Amino acid sequence: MDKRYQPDKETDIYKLWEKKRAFTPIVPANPTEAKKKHKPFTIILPPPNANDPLHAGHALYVVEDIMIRFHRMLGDPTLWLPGTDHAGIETQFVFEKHLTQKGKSRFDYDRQTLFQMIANYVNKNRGIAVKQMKRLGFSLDWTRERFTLDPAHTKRIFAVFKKMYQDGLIYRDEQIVNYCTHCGTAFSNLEVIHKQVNSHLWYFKYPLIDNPKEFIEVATTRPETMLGDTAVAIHPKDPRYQKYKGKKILLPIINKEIPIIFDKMIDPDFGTGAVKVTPAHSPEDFQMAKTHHLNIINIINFDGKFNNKAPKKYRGFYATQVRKMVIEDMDKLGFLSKVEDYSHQVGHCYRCHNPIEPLLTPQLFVKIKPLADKAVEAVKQKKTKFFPQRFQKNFFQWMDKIRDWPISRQIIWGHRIPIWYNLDERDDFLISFVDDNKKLISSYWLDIKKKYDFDTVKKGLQSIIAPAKANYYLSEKDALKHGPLVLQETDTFDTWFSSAQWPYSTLGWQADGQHSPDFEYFYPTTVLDTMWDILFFWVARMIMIGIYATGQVPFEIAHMHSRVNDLHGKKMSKSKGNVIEPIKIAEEFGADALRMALVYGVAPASDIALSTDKIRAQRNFVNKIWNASRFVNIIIDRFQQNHPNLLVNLPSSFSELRNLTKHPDDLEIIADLEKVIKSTTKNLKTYRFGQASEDLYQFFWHQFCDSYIEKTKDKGVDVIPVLVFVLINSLKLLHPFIPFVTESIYQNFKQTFAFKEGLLATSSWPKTS
RNA sequence: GGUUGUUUAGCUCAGUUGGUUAGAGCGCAUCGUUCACAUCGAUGAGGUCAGAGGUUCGAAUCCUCUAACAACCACCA
Repeated sequence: MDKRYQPDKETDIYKLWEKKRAFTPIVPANPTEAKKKHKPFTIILPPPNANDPLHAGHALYVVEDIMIRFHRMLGDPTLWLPGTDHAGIETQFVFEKHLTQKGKSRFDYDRQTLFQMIANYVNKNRGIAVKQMKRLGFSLDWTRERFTLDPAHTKRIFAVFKKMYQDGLIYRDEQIVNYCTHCGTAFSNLEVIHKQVNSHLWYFKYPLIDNPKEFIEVATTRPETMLGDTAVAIHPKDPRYQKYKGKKILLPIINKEIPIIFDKMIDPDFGTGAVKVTPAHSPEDFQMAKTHHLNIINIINFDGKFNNKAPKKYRGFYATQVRKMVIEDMDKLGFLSKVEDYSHQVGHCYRCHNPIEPLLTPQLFVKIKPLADKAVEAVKQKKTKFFPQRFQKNFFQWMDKIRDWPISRQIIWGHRIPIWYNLDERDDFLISFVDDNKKLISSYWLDIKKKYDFDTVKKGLQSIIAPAKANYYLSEKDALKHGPLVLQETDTFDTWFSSAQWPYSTLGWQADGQHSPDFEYFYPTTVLDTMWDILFFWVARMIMIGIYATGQVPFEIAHMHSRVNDLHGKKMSKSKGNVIEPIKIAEEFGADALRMALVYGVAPASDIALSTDKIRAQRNFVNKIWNASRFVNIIIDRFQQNHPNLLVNLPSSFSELRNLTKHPDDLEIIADLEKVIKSTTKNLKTYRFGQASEDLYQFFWHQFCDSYIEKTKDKGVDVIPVLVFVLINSLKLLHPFIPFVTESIYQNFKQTFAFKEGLLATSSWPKTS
């Protein structure tokens, strides 16, 4: 044995596990019956981005690996199913950056071509994450690896989409959505970050039609939207404005009559108590427009520029530019009465950090309330439990005020939504395509069809925006019944709509009920482990859709872990330069050291401060284990030199061992071992990995090495049975945490002892009695 | 505005159901390498457990309040 533990042997150990198929469970012939007798332990890996290397957060998969290895050793049928994520918008965003560097943009290509380009790019990088997960020792069953764009997965999410449609849970509607004009797509509320912004409150005077000398003052943070105002709103009980009931007002610049409306939504204490109403660019105003039947004028395009509904001089300018122009113009007209400093929350895109533009656009929604109700019920019935429990409260709170979920995204790297439109039915589809000269054409079908034939449009298609009222069909065949000119929706599903279905889809759920044996055996899965930041994005939605599709919760335990921070507890980021790359660490200190450092002394769901100091300390621990084993080896060698024909007998149980010795030192370490077996087993069952690792560290280093081994040094070879027994059992206890070094030592000892079990990874968990 | 979390040794953090002199790693000081490991061993310094009040025979741990910090949720112009 080497004097020091060499982590470079870790890859060979992993190959050994793979060769022996140590991580592939056997599914019995009758899974439904078999699982009643012995319940499998199942985790579906939260799929990492397929084309990105792992970051420190991913290294926390170690928590799942600990659970998996523990249950495998307990003898449970154990499955940890791996997969990778196409990571829709993230990946497209990165790819577009590459395009920009080449002086190109996504608008230079038709949809099909661009999709293929991204696919090629991802395929080139795929495998990095997989290789790295192996390097970190994760005992995933690679025979079951999945990808979120697998045709089988696509087929399943489409089937569920269709079922939802048939159940009336899917609708297309024109609503105010969070639109990022830079990313060119709509987002759900969760993808909007609210930032405190120091701005101003502008007070505008709108003159009354009856008496142009009389004004109503409105206060606004967004002056530019006044070009789309269609009313002024006041709280119905506001005494200051009672006299204006039924009156009309003049919208300056536009010079148009607009009504004064009264609505409870208005807070009389804000500004002047009178508020301008811009239905197309504010969710509240849109709401009011519906109740009061106001006009809705959309003045901002998807690219963020003002359109031809705005007066000529503002057209083609961005909101920030128009804001300046409007303020200046209102001031010149004498309608700007005052400006106050004002600090308020403004929604920003989580991706590119630009302000979100609330825009009126048709999107596809999921009616979420019926799904949420069932999910809440299931959690109340403890069918899914949260750990730590406090996250359950977060879950309930969010579910309580959940709103319908917009699931269409205006990006192309994802699952193209399976609905079709018929262009024979109407000509107000807004279509963008590249023509034969690679020129981008963007207009209504009404105009396009005069100059281009349908096939050219279809071939070069980039996007189609169907009016909210347009018919849509769930299959191309159905759409073709109404005429030959059929185009598929160009939007894709929100990545989370597909991820929400990951647990049952990866296990082979089938829409027709002919599920695979895997599904029958392993579903519902046991634990879902992830960081709390995607509790709503993912965990809640998996529960909702899982119950909807399969009638069962997707997992029994939602286990939340925390973020891996740097040594000062600060969030890692490339710009701060404090990023720790797990693979580099594994190469320098060994994967085991990194794994141990990630769980040692960490309380459930509390932030993790990771430092090279901490990793080094654990590397030393790994080396300590290695050297203790080396010592035991040396003692055994000595024994064998003197007794070449005698085999070392390894006691198989505590009682057998106790029959061999009555020495108080021996009895003490034996009792301590029993204690740590009990505590570790209990801690692992209750997800206290930090405590478990600390106890083991303490036991092995201080009780076993510092105390017991030191005492054995003046004794003869009689101590061998105790020494070996304690060592092997310690290796087993430590194996879920540090699988490489423990397996490596075990394989070394195999030459000395005739172990029944070929691999430590599939050996049995220590028993105390 | 609502919610949750954090506050323990110089640094980063443990401390499950309240129970003897409050723990670890790193760092620091002194000593020690023939005899598994200097990626080591021995010894030691260092904390009024954020503050105040309460419950209790007993509180870092339970309750109330206060302060600082952090995070999440939220269609207030």
